[in-house]
Amino acid sequence: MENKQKITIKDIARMTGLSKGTVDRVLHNREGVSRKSYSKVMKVIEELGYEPNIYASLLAQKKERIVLVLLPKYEPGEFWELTEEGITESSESAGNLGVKVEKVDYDQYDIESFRNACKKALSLKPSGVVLAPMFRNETLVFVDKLNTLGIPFVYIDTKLESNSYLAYFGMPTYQSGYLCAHILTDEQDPKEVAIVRIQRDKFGKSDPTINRREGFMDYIAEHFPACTPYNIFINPNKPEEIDSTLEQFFSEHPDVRHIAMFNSRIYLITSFLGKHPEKKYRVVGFDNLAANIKALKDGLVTCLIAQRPGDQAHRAISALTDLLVFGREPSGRDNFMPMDVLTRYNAEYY
Amino acid sequence: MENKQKITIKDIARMTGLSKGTVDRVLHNREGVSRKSYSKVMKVIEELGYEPNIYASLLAQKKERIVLVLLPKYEPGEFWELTEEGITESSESAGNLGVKVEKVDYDQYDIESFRNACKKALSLKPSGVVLAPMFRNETLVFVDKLNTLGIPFVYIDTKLESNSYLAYFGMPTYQSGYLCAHILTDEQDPKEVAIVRIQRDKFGKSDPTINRREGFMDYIAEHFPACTPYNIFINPNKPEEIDSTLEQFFSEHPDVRHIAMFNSRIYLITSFLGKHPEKKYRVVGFDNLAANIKALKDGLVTCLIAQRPGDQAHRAISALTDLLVFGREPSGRDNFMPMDVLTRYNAEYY
DNA sequence: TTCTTTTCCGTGCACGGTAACGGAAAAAAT
DNA sequence: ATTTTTTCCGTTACCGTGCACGGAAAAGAA
Repeated sequence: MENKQKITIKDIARMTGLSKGTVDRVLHNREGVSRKSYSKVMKVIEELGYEPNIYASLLAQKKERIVLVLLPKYEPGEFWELTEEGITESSESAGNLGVKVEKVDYDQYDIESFRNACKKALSLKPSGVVLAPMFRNETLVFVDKLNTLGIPFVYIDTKLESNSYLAYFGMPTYQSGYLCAHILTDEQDPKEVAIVRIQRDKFGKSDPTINRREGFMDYIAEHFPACTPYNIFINPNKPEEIDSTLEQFFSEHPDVRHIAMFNSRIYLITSFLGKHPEKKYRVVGFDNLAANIKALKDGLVTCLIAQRPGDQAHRAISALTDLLVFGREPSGRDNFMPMDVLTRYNAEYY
Repeated sequence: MENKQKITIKDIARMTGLSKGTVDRVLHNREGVSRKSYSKVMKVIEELGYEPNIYASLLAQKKERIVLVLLPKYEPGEFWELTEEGITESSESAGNLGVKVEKVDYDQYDIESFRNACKKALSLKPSGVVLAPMFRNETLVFVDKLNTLGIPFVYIDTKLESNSYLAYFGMPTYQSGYLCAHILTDEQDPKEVAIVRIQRDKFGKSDPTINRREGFMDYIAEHFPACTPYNIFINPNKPEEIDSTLEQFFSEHPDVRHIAMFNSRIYLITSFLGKHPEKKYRVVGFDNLAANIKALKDGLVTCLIAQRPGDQAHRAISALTDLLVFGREPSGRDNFMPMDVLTRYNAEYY
């Protein structure tokens, strides 16, 4: 199984009677090699199972490659901060392999800023790109350009159905909604459930919460056809209004005991929840933001479904460096990461 | 933040007026350097923030180090298979760093075989050891020997309270039992719960199920003081008896609806569960063995608490290679891995 | 002072691979 | 047959570190 001694270029040179220069040319498919020499070298390589020593290679090349990450700007404590943490972590290991990770951010509510970010990204001449697609059409334009430039890219969080991406790392969004409903109802039989939504979920944006809602609704329809789902809209920019909106809804619907929210901001309703401990609401939200974890531990939120954004970023970058440095294609294109179920008793270990 | 150009030994040599040989001696704390030269070099190193190029270093050293993993033998589908998968995976990345991973296994029910495994392990002259302690006393003897030899070691799965281990990667066992009870009862109010146990949980073995049981009992006592826990003992070697044992217990206790099991073998009771779908037992077990996952998907088991044995192994090996190759101490000694909550709707993504 | 020992340090090759340079051999053009 | 062009390939100088060898300088012994 194991070759006792790793075989080197010099060995191959000796065995074929050629020089290391020629062997190197064969290995890199460079021109200037006769058919005969080419096949002589290939034969030995296949028989002996040559594997290059990448460290020697890296050392000799001293080439710097750039992996470009295109991410939305965020406020501290927001979802994308978790992604960024993963990026920072993997920059180090990528750096060890001679790959530099550069970040370019944009305002996720401003198309123009996204366009600029794309332009800036291209100007850095990256060897690979990681991106979370927010604006559907603009993203398609951008990845098209990447394609013509031959730059591989990886989606995280959400993917578009263009067929040219190297890989995708994210949560199975429909399934996550389905799971959410399962956990929310815990196989009991609710007559009504409340879904809290953020107002501006609009325009041509690529948005995982849409699929989540679908999965959720399907579960409810399949298991509790008699159950009525209500939508409540809140405005994150006006926190003072949130409580009153919720108060009003729940005083009009006093029997609703189940609450779900499909974005990462379940923490927005904890103020309201804290005022009504006697109602024992069953509440399920998404993502392990610090504020959400706190709500979980305080017993205000029953459960969180989390998706390891850090891992997603990490694996996306790994996939690219693997390709760029080792020439290894990722083993699977669509990689769905686990959906972690967090309760107050296991949250601190995530 | 970033040094534009990485500084090299040659640079330091030039700047201090010394030769790279001397700089090298300083870097490795080798003898034969005068005070004056030593401090000159150190000064530059600290100011310029020199970081060695490990790949050049690895290339030059060409030294092979061995990380030895000591694991119980297992049948296909058992818990330790998951650990081994993680080991196989990380052998590759460790191999890239010039570290070879060797496995030595033993029969976890035979002390003598463990002793032999230890002997064999030492004979391989490892630079580091990973082990899951099963036999308490024998393990203490072994790690003592490792200590006197200056060989660092890492515990996985369980740890002993000796103070000399480099790191530990595992599940917080007590907490996992607590969580198990929480999920099993889902904050309702059971009058009775059944705990299924394996008979031979005996002799001086280090066993995570003991702590789990404790955590479980504490949760029950704290939340449902009126609840009665029953213990049922089954014998895994006589599968034909299991069903009848369970039948008998549950016919004597027809109101028991909650079942927990603290080892990885919840699949042993699926045959029984499958015969009584009308009872709608709530069943919580541990570990994502293939057989357990199947039971989950079949709706026989409500929930599994899983502990990523592969990750544990992976991180244990990483910790050792980091130390051996880069000289980096692990950031924390006791590393508790997340407890994953698996239901039928998220299990397939683990 | 002279000789020996110890301390300190520079030199140079090795590790495996890369890639530019230039020359020999083969093919094409004259 | 000679010249020009093209194809092919060997040589060589690195990349950043490690380490053995041997020599110079300093310290100690005579």
